[in-house]
Amino acid sequence: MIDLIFPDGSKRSYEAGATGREVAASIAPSLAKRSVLVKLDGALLDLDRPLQAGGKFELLTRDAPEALETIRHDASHVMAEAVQELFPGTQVTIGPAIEDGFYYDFARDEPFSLDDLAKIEQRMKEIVDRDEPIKREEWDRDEAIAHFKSIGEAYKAEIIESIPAGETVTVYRQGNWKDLCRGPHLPSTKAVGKAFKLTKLAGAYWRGDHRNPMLQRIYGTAWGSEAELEAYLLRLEEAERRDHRKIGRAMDLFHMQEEGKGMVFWHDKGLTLWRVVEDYVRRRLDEAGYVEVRTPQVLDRVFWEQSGHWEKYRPNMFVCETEEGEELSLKPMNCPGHVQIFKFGQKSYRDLPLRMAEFGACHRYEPSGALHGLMRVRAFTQDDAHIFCREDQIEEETARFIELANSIHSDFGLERDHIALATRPAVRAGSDEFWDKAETQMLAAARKAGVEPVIAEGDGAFYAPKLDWVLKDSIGRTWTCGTIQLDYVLPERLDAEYVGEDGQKHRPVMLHRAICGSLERFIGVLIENYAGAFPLWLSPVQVVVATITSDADEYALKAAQALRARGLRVETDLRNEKINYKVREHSLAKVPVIAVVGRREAEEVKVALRRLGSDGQQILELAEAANTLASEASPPDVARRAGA
RNA sequence: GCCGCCUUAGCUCAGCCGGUAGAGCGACGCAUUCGUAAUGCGUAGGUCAGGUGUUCGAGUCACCUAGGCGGCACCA
Repeated sequence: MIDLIFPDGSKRSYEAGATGREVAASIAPSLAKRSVLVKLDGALLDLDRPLQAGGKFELLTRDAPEALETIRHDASHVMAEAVQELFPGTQVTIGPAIEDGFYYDFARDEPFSLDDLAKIEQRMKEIVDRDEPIKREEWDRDEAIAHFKSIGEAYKAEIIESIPAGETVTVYRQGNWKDLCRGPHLPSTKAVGKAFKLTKLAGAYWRGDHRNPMLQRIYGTAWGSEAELEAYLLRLEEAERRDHRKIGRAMDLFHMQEEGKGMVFWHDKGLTLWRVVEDYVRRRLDEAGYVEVRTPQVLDRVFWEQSGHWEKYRPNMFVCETEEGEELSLKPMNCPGHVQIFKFGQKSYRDLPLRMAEFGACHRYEPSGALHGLMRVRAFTQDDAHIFCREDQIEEETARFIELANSIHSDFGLERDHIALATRPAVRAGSDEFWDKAETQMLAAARKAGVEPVIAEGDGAFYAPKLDWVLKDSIGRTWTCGTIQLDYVLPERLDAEYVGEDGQKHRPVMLHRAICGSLERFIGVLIENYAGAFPLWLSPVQVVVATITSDADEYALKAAQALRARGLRVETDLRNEKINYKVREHSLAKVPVIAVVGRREAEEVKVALRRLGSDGQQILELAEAANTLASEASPPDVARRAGA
């Protein structure tokens, strides 16, 4: 007998081997009908899986949040069944549930077309209507290999071959179709429902390795209900509307062109935004005790050889040769340059921690397929800094940095989702003892700053573990911006030393850190976060002074000048157009404040302010408006200083 | 880099089975001087990404190249 503890706390005994469906039926036949999965001690099981042990027991209907992942996983199976029915000879590989949906990778010589997706979707709906029971079977591993080979499923056979010999494997069967799968699954294809949609076609390497053949991946999204599907599709549209490439063009912030792939032409308005961001970060660094430096764009390969980057990243560096036979590289990173400054002259323990910052322009030859608007470029500017410190200062410095980064992100209106601790990667420099120590130090530092990081196994840099900030934007998407990496390797390789209290030479530790990451990317994130409607302090154009009739032209110029004198970014619109037209145009251009002036305002030395997103107006004396707006437009740190 | 798709006026996009290029917005000109999300009329603007081929004839079909987009791989 086994004891099942129900969510209400009651306990009942059943024969070992009873299934979830039988348990449900013992309570109410309708429950057996509605249930699709069993949750036993937190693990999901098939409804018809015989229960061998007791525990905390729950029956899940398909509306349960926990069932969604299974719905998606089943949708991928239904898709695979549909594909193999429609396109005989196509091999299946793997098809998991992912965030918001699922995919399945197929091997087929002929490419799928967008038209095929509609056909597959149609067939999937038919399979759901067929209400095919989904049955779990246990197979002998070797028999499974032989079987899948015999039906031409080479990839499946290969997957099973990677399972240790002697183990049983599970196969799920629905109708005439079957797939090797760990499960669990819903009891029938009908339970998948029809709130799904195939969304895109893509290539994907077998087993995620670029040396393997490329498979065809079909992505889909699946939800518990039509309404959720609709809501999801709406979210996609919203994200598209915010695309920084579209907004960048519409707001005349920047452009890119084929002669400079992955490079940004910043237009004046975009550069204004850039300067606001850079100036703000610079003030925060000054305040936090950093010094700012600037190092050469092009350096001899010797530095990159010493740092180890030449060996690992040479194909991704922009290298040039001189007439005299030198081999130079555009800097892909700032670290070696900063170490040269550190090494210039003699450093003492009294100089530590030395926080050396640079808005460093770097170039990396990124693969063409990786480029993506401002988010992934070949020429970018890091808000980089290296903190040279003693080992006993690591925790304190890391904790201080965590606070600084948090404060800066929040000033930009970005919420923190979590901080990840990226641990040792498979290919790495340094001994296990070193990694044990470094990972422990990073974790301790994070905790000291009151942060419990989420462990990202194997995501560290080759020389160091790191903490990465994962931020959430206004529509819930996450972005990784900001990092701190603990490095014992580079100081050694580039021979950085300081004189300790004991008069001996010692190696400093380097903390590589960035808060925005690349300014290009960070600005891209800001554009998408605000959909171009920036808060006043960030807005490239803060105020447009718009006239109603040409009688107010002279006054409008004077008013604009008065606002500019207070540091505001002001444009004037004296065009011979109706005020309606001007209001519409500047509203669409996301200008935060429109100052309307007509004959009346000109006579009374006032302005009528209209703020983006509200249709009211506020009539103020010009001097008062200048005061109010100037104070509202203060960057957050400046405002805090003024308030203190 | 790999797989797939896309590329028509400054922008957004039509253009059927191959028959010789179209709209809206914008720009420019003229009229209009107007009180908070589009004033009217007019004008100009295109080697249909580039190349090769098929064809009596190519924006439309085929192939190649480039760029873009969506993924994959990569991301110090």
